[in-house]
Amino acid sequence: MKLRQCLMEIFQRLFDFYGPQNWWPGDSPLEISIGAILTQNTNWRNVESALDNLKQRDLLEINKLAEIDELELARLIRPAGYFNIKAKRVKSFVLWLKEMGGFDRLEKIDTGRLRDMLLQVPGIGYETADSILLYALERPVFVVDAYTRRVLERHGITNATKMGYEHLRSLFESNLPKDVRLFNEFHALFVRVGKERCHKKSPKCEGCPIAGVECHEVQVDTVRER
DNA sequence: CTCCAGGGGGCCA
DNA sequence: TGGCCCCATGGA
Repeated sequence: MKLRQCLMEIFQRLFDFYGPQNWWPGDSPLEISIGAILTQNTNWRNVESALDNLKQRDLLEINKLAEIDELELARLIRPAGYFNIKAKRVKSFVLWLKEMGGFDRLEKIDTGRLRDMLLQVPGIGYETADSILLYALERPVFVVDAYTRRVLERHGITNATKMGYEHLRSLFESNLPKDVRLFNEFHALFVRVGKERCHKKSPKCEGCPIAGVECHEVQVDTVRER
């Protein structure tokens, strides 16, 4: 079946099986954004612990984070790991955000340009930028991560591990309706099913909701990025 | 004890 | 581009 039907089939099965994932955990665009930075290569549990430290001190505000001493910030986010480098990254992002005039001011900037700007901020790469765009700013951007690649690879849909980030992202964005709610749920479901690691428990991936989805493999040998 | 999480950047060929 | 290394905590 065609790729877009295949992707929707996968989404349907995942959603029917797991239900809504209610992403992103967080009460404000700022908390979501900071969480996106803190969770880089880090278990979410540890991130929550770090975010709690900031919440308890009422530091989840742009001006306070912009003013706080970097070493002090590093101490507070310690449980999230990589605390020195993440303190820098949080600082960079918040200072950029403040310079931009806050989240409200970002609304009038089109998604493509905003994405480019985010990618300029030190410590914000593709996945972090897209997580902020989708989950904090509610822009229709598909977030690709290691789970996405693993699941696609595992079920023989694409040779995703060899595809560049942008190519894989455009694969989803050009074959799905640009719907924030769909992208939100889809990525969260990829993470959910990716955590199951059904390939280790059962090589055939029995019990996996998307086992046996019929889809001709999308082969990409020469991947060109933009 | 080892392994690895909801990555990104710097360096080098 | 592609490979390698570094960053670091806490749970399994």
